[in-house]
Amino acid sequence: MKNKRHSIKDIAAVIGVSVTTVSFVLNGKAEEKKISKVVTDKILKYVEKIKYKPNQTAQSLRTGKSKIIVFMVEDISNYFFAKLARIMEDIAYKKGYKVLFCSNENNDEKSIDLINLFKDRQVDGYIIIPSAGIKSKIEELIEEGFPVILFDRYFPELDTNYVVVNNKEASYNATKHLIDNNFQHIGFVTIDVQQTQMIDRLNGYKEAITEAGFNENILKISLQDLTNYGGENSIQEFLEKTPKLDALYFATNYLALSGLKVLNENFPHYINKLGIITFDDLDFFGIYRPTISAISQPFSEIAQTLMNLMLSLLKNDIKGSPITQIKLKTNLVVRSSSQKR
Amino acid sequence: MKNKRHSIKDIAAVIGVSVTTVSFVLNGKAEEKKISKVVTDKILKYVEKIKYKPNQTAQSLRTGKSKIIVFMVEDISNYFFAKLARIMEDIAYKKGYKVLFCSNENNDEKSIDLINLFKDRQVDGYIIIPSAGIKSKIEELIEEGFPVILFDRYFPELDTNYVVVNNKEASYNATKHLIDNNFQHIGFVTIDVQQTQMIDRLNGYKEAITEAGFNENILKISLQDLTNYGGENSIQEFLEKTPKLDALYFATNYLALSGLKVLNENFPHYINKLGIITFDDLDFFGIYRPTISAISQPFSEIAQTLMNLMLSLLKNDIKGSPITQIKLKTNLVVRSSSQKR
DNA sequence: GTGAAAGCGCTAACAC
DNA sequence: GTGTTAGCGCTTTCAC
Repeated sequence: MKNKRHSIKDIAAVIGVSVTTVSFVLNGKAEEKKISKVVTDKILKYVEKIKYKPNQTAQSLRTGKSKIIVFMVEDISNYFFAKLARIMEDIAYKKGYKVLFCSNENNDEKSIDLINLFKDRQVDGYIIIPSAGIKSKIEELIEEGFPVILFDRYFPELDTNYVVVNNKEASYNATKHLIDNNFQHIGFVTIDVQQTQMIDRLNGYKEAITEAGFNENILKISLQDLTNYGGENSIQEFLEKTPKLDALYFATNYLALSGLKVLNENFPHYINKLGIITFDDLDFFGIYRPTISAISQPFSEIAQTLMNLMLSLLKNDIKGSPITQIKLKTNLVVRSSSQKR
Repeated sequence: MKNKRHSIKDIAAVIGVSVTTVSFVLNGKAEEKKISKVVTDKILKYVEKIKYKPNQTAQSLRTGKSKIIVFMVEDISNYFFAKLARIMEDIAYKKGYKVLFCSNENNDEKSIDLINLFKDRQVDGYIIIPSAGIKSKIEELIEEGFPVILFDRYFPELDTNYVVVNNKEASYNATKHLIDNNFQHIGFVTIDVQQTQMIDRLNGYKEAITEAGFNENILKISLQDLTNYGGENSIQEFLEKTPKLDALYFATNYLALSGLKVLNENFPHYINKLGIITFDDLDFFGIYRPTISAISQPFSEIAQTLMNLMLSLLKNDIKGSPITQIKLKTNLVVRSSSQKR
């Protein structure tokens, strides 16, 4: 069973030609290099018969291309990222690329370590959710000529490829939706970070609130608190200190989950009165009672956009490619938690 | 900025020794090869200074080892698998390995395609959730000397390394738990497949039911129905046709989600009367009302066991390694849905 | 104690 | 039209 792998040399020997000829034929350069049809066919037929597969490692060493794309997110076990990963994987494999997934925990040091690691691995391209402090590392990658695409968030001062969603507009619309449904004291629960997507969500909220002439009620949960208690204690406190709230808008789905937990445990009477809406949809929100309204990010579209952009960067010479910055539309899924009371 | 990468040759030239010496030192063979302390130190210091990292591709080509481990699951966007992936990733990176995740959709053809692909990539080891028909492919891998670990399920007739949980025992205990809480007409909702883990879960249920002298009420959802409607229509029908049911036991968490959805939409009065329990815990189940009892698989332990086993297979010569078959304990998380009424 | 050199499998410039 | 050969960066045998 342990039939040794075929090499291009073996093939050449069997057919009675040189490795060059075989290589040319295999790389589709038969025409260009004017290899005779007879030889070409003979080689192709034999290759087919023995199911020859080139040794990728050797190809990589020789060409400097690894056919590997890195997909670096905060945490691959997060539903949103796992879902994207699944779709990107499929597209990549179809084009002969593999995707190496990794989690940076939104940590600069870990991000940089990982990127360094991948450079040794000759990774062809990078799709990255950048942590706050790796701007210069990203710049370095770009300067070195690697295809890089940021997503979910980006560095406004850095002219890079990125794919994001319309955070501000979506956030404005969600807030407006609550206002239109007669909610007046809308609390916004977010985390205390300077990431573009979170800033945009905050600004969308503020804009709608200001426009309506209402007051802002904002809870910014510290990262430390988020890590230790999932922010539950902060939310609890916020609810206690702001009893007039008649609606809550969560800036991410995990904040909404923490919020629901707190409401369940300590304010059970509140949960059906309060208007609730959240960024990032989950299947779960359609099953919960009340069903929870959410701003849904278009998984499939994001994944496809990222991958297609990466593949095109990889194909065309990177230096010639224009910077591409894409903002995709989210979708407001209205369920019962945000209905007029 | 584009400072070309250092090669072992450059180092040799700078230090004024041969590449052999450098290679020996870098591979920790200085002592063994009796390289002088002076030279060794000089090399190590320089290497440190320029932050030299060996070219992994070249190493792979030369040694035939890629430092890549494949982790093949049904669907990486599934919470359980994504969670495992996250933990395994960390362990692997610490040991200098990368993990290539991929989804086989529980499809034989896709599994085989992927395995073939990885063989060209010189992957070092395989951790696989096998789809039903790839027994011979797994055998082939093993015969060819690759470290292979199956998990979640296995082929009883095949003597391989595997890591699973105590499905039958856990299922028995969960059913017994319902019985002890005075539920008598317990429906078991599963899918119609011949996978060991599902068979064990079914048998655990059957054993507890028989022991109690009760009647079995089993719904086996066809794969087709699962794909098209998430099994919701089957569950609906099952509930309508078996009105005497006072409890439902779901064999997986996604079945439980479908079940909850059906209950919510069409039997809202039922949901607080019915005893509910499910295999595979989700955060969600702790937030739902009622909170849902579940059999929780030990993520962290599974991931660590898998990875440590793989690393030890990779270290020791595989032929010398004994077959390791591990059955881990699950944990019954009792919440309100299974309380005595 | 250290170095020369072969070779992993492939690509492609150059030679004929 | 096809072959010879250098070389990608590394490991390791053998020679001195």
